[in-house]
Amino acid sequence: MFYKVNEVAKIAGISVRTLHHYDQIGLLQPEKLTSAGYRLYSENDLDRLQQILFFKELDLNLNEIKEILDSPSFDRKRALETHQELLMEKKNRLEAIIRSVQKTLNSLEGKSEMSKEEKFKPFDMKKIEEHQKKYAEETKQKYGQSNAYKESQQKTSTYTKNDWENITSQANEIYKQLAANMNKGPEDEKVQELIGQWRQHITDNYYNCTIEIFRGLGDMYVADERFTANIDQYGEGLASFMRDAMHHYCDMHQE
Amino acid sequence: MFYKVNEVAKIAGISVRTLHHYDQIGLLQPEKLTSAGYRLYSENDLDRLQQILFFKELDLNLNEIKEILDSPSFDRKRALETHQELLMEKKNRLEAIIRSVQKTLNSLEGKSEMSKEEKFKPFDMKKIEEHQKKYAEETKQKYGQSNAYKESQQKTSTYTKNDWENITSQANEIYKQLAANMNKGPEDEKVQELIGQWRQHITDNYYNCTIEIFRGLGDMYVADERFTANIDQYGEGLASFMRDAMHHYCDMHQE
DNA sequence: TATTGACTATAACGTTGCGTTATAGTTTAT
DNA sequence: ATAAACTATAACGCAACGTTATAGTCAATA
Repeated sequence: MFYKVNEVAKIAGISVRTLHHYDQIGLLQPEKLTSAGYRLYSENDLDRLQQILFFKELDLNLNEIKEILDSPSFDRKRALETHQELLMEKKNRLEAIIRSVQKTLNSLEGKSEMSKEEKFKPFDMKKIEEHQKKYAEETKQKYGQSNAYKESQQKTSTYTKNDWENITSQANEIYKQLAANMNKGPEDEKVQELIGQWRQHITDNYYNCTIEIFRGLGDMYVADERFTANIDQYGEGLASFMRDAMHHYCDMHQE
Repeated sequence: MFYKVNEVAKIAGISVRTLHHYDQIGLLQPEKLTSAGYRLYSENDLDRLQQILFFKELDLNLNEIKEILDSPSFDRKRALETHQELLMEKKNRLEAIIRSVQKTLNSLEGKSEMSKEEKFKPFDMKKIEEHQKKYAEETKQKYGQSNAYKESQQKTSTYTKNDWENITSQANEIYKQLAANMNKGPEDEKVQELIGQWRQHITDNYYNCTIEIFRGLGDMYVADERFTANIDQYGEGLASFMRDAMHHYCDMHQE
């Protein structure tokens, strides 16, 4: 069974011109032509078109799609699986944006104003990275060419934009909860739990955060104004509160 | 406090060139210029930029964004709420695609093959439109230059891509529910409710669907194979089931 | 059989949203 | 005062089609 351009266009919800274009650039050339030069698409062609549209949904450009589909090593199943994952990430990103809109709406309803930085957070994604990396660099100088630095380099170098949004929003959540619990004092159980999460967050995403490093990190939050300013966005005095809480945490977790 | 291009670019995660471009097309013109002609952006400008980026995330083009933001009737809060809804729909569409990929994966694993139409369903979004428009045209010929046609032209001409996604997914939902309730017979209460929703859907999105037109539409679902084939995708025999249900509905709503 | 209307083809310029030089003036740091 | 870093305008480049324009093809009808 073969289909003419218009039929294919309708089935797939695209324009005839698009099919012409794909033919022209060699992305999707119909299996047969009539004697008059009319394009005739086979089922296989439709399958390929489906793939193309999937990849397009991921914002790959036509050239990239062509390369992928034409690659002899192209494994359809594996591609679709990767695909699936990427789509999930896209969804996560969308959800992050939705939350951001929600926040803006809240702030418009007279609740706390968002800080400039916070407004752009879903679009941002490099700031925390930079801070953490700078700290890692300073760690290096303090402790020599430590593993922490190398690990950080390794870990962060492979992160995608979506990864950063994820990490950022996690960090955000922890900061906010800490800010909300400041009144209970740095040794409060809930606070200590959050501090534990914070250390885990760093370990998961940056480098193996040992007790010593963690203690040093707390100090730095107060000593280095770049950190202080950033952290205090979530609540006045949060940086020094975190330092205290982190110190207590380290005292409790000494071997 | 004012910011220079590079600062703004970094905060918002976009390029300087983009800011130049937005200035050029009048989408975002900085509040002040230095004597040397350097752009100086205010907090208000940053707010506007935030809006722009939000709308961009919805695939609105810069012109549309400009119109929305420049409209004196622009209500920021309402815009954001609409915004929020559109994002949700985009998410739904993504989820549909994810399910579709999942299905393809299943079929690759030897489970039941997907139908041609089913494969492309998530990408569609114009099909129903076309059918409805064609019907509107045929209505014109039957009833003379009826208002229905003109209304349809008017209504549909102003719809955006997102509107269509919206409308399509609504229609989809109704079809699916009808298909799920076919076993109860065309006169069942739930079915009749859905048929009412269907009429409302047409009235809301295409033209004022009177009882007579609605009855004719039911007939057409069976008489015209383009409709039949399309509708029966949702369930074998759905087209004629809908005709029966629509007839009953019209009988009950006769003045 | 001739014609008409719907569909097909190629060709080529138009459009959107910037990226990318190229060229030149400005500010800041040494 | 001289370089380094940043700013400006101008203008061409590019992807992925949309949009005419012009012409051939095919099926149905007069």
